Amino acid sequence: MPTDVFEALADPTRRRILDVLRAGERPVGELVALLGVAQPNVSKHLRTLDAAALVRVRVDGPRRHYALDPAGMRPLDAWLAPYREAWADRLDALERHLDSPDAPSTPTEE
Amino acid sequence: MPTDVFEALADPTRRRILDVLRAGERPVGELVALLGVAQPNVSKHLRTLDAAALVRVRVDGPRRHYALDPAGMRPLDAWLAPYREAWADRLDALERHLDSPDAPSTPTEE
DNA sequence: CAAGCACATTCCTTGACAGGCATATGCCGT
DNA sequence: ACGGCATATGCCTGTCAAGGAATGTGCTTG
Repeated sequence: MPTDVFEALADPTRRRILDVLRAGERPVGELVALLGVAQPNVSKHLRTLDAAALVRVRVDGPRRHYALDPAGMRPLDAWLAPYREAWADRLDALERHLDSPDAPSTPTEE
Repeated sequence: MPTDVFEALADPTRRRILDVLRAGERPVGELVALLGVAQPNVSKHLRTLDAAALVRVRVDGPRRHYALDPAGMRPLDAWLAPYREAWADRLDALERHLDSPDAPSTPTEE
């Protein structure tokens, strides 16, 4: 049952889990402590994230270390790409003809 | 009630609406026809998208033309940015390993 | 002012999901 | 094999969101 990435990211707790995992892999117990969420719930969220291919597991004895699988967000990024162009066009329509193939990392701040 | 962008994008119908709007602004009636969704539901989805600042309205007599507001996706893009870096690094490393005869670590589980 | 069009809002029902809780499963040391 | 730790799973409940149907609101034209 491969869960949709958008659906997986819709939940704030799951996004927090991913944000924590950005710093490196963690066993479930640490996530429970860091997030202040009950262990069964953390496990369930991890299951959803795994179904969306956003995390992967490394079994180490009785512990299970969960790590980020950033590649799982590529569908999201792919969907987002056309819109990113759209807003880039809006913001710098003046330099639309420039050769720069990629957008600057810090676009106009408002 | 400013709706969260992630929550707004979680619904497939709303993503379809946005995809249609990518081609240019549309009155509600056209969206109804193009999507095959009942008019009240389209209006409700548009309300949600508006609450998330993903669309904007141009009132023209009795019609209401909805247009994409791509800037509304910048929070999403900003949240995604760190992960994008992460997967770029990882895929790069993975590609290097793909040509190597031995695999030190096989992250993809079964 | 009445009627009609375009759209929004409300009510209702149904289904999905998160959280809390209890319990099952797997691994380890003794 | 037993007990204990780490994690997963199942059940229950409250909540919330989506879809359908009916109705309300605003603008327009006659």
